[in-house]
Amino acid sequence: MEFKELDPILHSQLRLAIVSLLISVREAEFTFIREKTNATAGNLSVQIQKLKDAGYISVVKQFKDNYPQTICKITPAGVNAFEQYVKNLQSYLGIQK
Amino acid sequence: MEFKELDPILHSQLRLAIVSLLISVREAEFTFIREKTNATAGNLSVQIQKLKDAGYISVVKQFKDNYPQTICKITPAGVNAFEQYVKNLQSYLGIQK
DNA sequence: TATTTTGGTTTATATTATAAACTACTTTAC
DNA sequence: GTAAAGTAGTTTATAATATAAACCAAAATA
Repeated sequence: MEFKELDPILHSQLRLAIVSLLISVREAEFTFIREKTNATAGNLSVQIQKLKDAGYISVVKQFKDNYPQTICKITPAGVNAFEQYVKNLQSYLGIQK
Repeated sequence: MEFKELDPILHSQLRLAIVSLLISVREAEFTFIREKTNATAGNLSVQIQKLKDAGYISVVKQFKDNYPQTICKITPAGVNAFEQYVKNLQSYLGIQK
């Protein structure tokens, strides 16, 4: 079996964690993602923007209890990309066919 | 489950492919790895050096049929690192516990 | 009202990946 | 034998990525 290409958007520890998390919860706040991933706010901000630019997540900014709130959701494209990534990753992990 | 750290040495498409390949064959020439991974020679040279510096592979340079030949083998540390990487990766792939 | 906290973004820097250029030969064709 | 093309890489320069530090704006708290 040949080594499959790994989507560079997803082949990043933090972005993969974000997408993985959003697939399991469908929707999450910036601060929640920050806690779960232990990322710095700056890094998280940048990576969320990249995932949004790629169309893998949607981002809604609003106010809640007087504070700004950023909510992220996975998109269908994001789900597809993740599934494909996981599938392609198999070619590296010893699950040879 | 929390997201585990992913060894940055292995979390690189090309280096992961090299290590994955060396685990399945135990020993390989530079040119063979190049063919299997479709990497450029320059990139491969750099990444092999990094894996060697990390102690994950051993590299022997010799001559064969008048030509220089670079042979790579996985080390026990490399096998361990790969196994740990695969294990940690599970935390991102939806195999929640 | 000064200080700290919340919830981020922007910018600068360090790290990493990749490609292009180069080295040092060997082989083959003239 | 010498010019051209091929083999097997390394080095260097550049582009992309990740990370940290600094910053912003408003809210809460002392």
